[in-house]
Amino acid sequence: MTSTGTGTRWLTAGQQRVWRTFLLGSTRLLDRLERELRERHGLSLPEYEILVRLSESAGRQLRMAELAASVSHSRSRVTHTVTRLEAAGLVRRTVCPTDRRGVVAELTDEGYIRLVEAAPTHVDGVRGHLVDLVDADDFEAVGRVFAAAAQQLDPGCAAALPRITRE
Amino acid sequence: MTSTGTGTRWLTAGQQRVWRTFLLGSTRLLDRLERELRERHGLSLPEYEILVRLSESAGRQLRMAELAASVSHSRSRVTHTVTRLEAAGLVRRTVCPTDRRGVVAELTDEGYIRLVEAAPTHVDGVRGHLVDLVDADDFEAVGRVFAAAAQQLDPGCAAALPRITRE
DNA sequence: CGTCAGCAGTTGAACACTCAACCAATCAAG
DNA sequence: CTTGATTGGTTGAGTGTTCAACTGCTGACG
Repeated sequence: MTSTGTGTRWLTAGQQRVWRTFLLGSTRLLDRLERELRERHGLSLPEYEILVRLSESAGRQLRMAELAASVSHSRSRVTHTVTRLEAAGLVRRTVCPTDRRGVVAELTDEGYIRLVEAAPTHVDGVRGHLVDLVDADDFEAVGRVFAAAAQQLDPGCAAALPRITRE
Repeated sequence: MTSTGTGTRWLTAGQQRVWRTFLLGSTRLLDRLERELRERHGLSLPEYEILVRLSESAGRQLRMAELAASVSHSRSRVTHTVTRLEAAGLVRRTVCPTDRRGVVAELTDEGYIRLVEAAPTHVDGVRGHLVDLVDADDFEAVGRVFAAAAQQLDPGCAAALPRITRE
């Protein structure tokens, strides 16, 4: 696709190169991280992310909706993911005491252990395949760029966004 | 996950923030681009990408393996995607004349038309949800970062990588 | 309080992706 | 030539994701 008579503002050659490089690189990266987690710990990346959020919450538990918002997945998707994790004994469901519609997902001890085992694999991957490869300032720029996108797209509200301010 | 006694080099708080912002932002972004393409043109993002590669190739055709490499998807995945596109009449398969094992996928006229229709939607999305939101230098940095990752991860070879050289 | 709109979460069917097994053509070696 | 290893691509089963329909609870308003 290059310029035609229509009103569309196409990407410049440079922008297009960046965009495609991003698509390619992130595809490969996510693919690899997923593969490493799955082979060594039997977890998918989304599953891992869920466990992380739970582990960081007070009481290691979170309402389904908050969980969904924090990873920006659909509720339905989180339901399915949690169902799998529950079947694996890594998470437990409870009815929310303050709202009987609600469900809170809680990390089990076994889930916590699995997470602790898996974390080094994941972190090593993120470092080895990304962070340690690049200039620190460039990496910071990535943060600013995707913060902007995340915020502009925010499905519902910007709540879940880790604040990126220059302190 | 924060520092423990083990040898793992954890991410700094800042690095972690960037990494999570990237995950969140790219999830939302890809999600949105996919949704826009699908609603308005009945195409998924991977399907769209395939059509783009074909449209840019000599004769609007490409061997399956090259197609797979160019988008960094598994061969199997490309087989399935092309099967769908073929069923939709957007792509046609032919046996490769020079290697009877080979299959070349060719963009049909209808496929080309659909692509031309869809392209503005996609480009507007990439601009509106990303490029136009951010500092040009930051965006360039994104290119460098993911080029590094893509190259380090390259499944097979770096061939498909759009060259990012400062001219 | 009773009704009703809207929210929390689940369900199941349709669809996409992965993985390993597979077939067929090629190529290199004897 | 024949054999065997390799490459190009497909297949189908298993798994994950999406989408729309659905249940049950809550909370606002009359």
